[in-house]
Amino acid sequence: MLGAKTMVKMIDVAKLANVSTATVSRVLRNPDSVKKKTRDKVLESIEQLNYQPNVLARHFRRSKTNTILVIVPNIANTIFSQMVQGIEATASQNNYRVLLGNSNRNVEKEYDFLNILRQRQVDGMILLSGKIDRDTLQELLEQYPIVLASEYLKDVEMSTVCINNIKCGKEATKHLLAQGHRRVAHISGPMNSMLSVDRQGGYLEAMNEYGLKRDNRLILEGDFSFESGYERMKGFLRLKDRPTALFAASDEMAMGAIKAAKAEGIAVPEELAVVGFDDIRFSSIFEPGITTVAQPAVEMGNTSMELLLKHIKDPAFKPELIMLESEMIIRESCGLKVKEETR
Amino acid sequence: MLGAKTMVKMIDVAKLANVSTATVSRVLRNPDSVKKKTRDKVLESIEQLNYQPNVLARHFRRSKTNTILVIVPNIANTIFSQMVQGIEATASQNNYRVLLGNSNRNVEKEYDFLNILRQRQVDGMILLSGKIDRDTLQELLEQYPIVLASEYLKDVEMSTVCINNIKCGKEATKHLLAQGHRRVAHISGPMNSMLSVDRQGGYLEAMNEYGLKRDNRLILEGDFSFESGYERMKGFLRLKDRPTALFAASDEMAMGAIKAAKAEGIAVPEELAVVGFDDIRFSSIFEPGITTVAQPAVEMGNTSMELLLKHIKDPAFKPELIMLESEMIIRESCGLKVKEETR
DNA sequence: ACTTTAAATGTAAACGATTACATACTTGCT
DNA sequence: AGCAAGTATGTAATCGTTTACATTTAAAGT
Repeated sequence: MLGAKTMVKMIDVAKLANVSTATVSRVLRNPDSVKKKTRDKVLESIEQLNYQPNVLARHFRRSKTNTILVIVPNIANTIFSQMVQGIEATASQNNYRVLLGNSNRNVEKEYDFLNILRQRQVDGMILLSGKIDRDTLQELLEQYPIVLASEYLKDVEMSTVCINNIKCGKEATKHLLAQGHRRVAHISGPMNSMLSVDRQGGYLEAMNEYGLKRDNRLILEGDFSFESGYERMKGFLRLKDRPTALFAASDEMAMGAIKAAKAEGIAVPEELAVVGFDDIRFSSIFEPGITTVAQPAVEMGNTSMELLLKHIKDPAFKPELIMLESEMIIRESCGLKVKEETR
Repeated sequence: MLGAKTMVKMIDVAKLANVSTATVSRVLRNPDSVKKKTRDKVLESIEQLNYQPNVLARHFRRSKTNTILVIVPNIANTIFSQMVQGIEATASQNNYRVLLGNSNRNVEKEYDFLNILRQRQVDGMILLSGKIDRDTLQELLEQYPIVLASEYLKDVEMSTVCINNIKCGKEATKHLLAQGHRRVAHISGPMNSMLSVDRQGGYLEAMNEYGLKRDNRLILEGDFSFESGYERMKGFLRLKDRPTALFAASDEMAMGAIKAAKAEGIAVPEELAVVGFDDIRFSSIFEPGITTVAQPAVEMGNTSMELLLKHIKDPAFKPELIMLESEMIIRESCGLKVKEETR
């Protein structure tokens, strides 16, 4: 790698084409405002000199970077990486770039990333985590375009893209109840997240509709991970009157739970019916296939980026709540017979 | 979101602290060059005015962004998202940001992303894909800090972080041969990637050591996906003299192959022993657990970022090839008895 | 006390594009 | 031809830091 050969600047192009820098700039940013003949002359000079505009100068002058920040709890987690994929795709299409802020579920790191926004290094932000406190968020919302995706926050008026977690949790649970199960357990996500609260809320509503009161022995808190599913399930299996069905707030936890059950010789779905959440890539590969609530992760990413663009283009754009449709996918783990699936 | 309240600039801080902008700048970038008393005065003014430096002006002036670009074939793929996680972690530690370029295995998009580098919007680039042509790469290498990770290229002298794919492919295959298998099949990755060529090369070397000549009916090309593993295995199963063992160049393909075998009533590992590659998160969860060559994905990310930083800091830094150690993980799919694993 | 040397701070010129405003050039109309 | 209205181009200020160089202040040495 050699040092950079001295950069060709706009003025060089202008000189070669016998025009002013203003005209060159216009050819680049607003071609129609320049006469075809001049434009061609300029384009040719650009070509000839292999001119690359200095993006940093441009960003500085326009105080705009065509870049957005995504704060994600864990990029190595399928559901998040799919959302990021969706965000990146839509961003790219609209000539935007994505700066990645991976917090590893560390709130401090999330707060650090916010400075990228404050220093205007990006034009906006998509939050895939709901951990930032209300006041900070409120302050930022007044100044910068921000969209919350997947998560949901009470008492904060901001654009949000999510699914109806209450409804989904309810549907998942009712699916088990409808098959005659009455001792239905629930492994929730971390309760400091609204998303987990809502899924649990849905579970409780469903139980209630079937005349079943909340039984805290049947509810344990996990952290969405396989490991936590495994451990919590072991807890349930120690109960003398153990559950016959389980609604886990993530597919990873569902898989962990199933593994734990199997390890104790308990057959799934025959002795334990399980419904998960997310429909990650491996839910269909796992055996038994996980019956689950499919989150439209990529679409969620697309939609939140589109929404963010609206905020960026129009600072007066009013916050919107977009609820995407999700769908229950019936596989083997819940005990309902379905045709063999291979992919 | 309101319009930005007029920004506090360095000159405002300078005035309040009764110094020049130069001093303020020094306090920010090189605190030791300023007398403690002055420094404190400036810091207090910064605090008081809630001054945020204009990063865009800074980037422009210094032609440096403290941002790097990662071009990744598919961020939703576990192995890549883990590498990106490693890259991001090391970048963050060193006060660098990560711009994400997800190509979705589309070469055109990869070429597009290169312009981000050419326009100096980033200080360097990590390539997680080996599809860019030799000449383009050579031209870029002369001007910008670039590191290739996971992939490997012949005839291009550039810093690279990878594992020894030949050795690993050989080891995986020998593991099967050592158990007495002679009809060992191989599903390779796409052959336009050196990585796949090498893994296949290792397979061939191993076969050769056992006196087995290349048999093209036992070698099929996949694309690393579950689906391709499934389809290729179906191909092998149609052979009248079908293989008793398989080395798949990715765990996803191994899983696909196992599913295909199971679908035909063939027991794994009893009737078909399988070894995969990567050790993605689900390889231990899948049943049977996948015996595999573990790629140190996160570490690979860390290391490539460290290497890139060396290039950024010293443009004369000579390209280095770093080969990381990988490890075979024995689980059930290869037929060797091992103690139960649950996680 | 008076140089000499070093440390701390200030002055002002960059960095390279964008764009408001001024000017020059066309075109169409009478 | 002469003028108005519109179109195309040019001029030059501007964005907010950084930093080479100049100047001032402090410390050290005789």
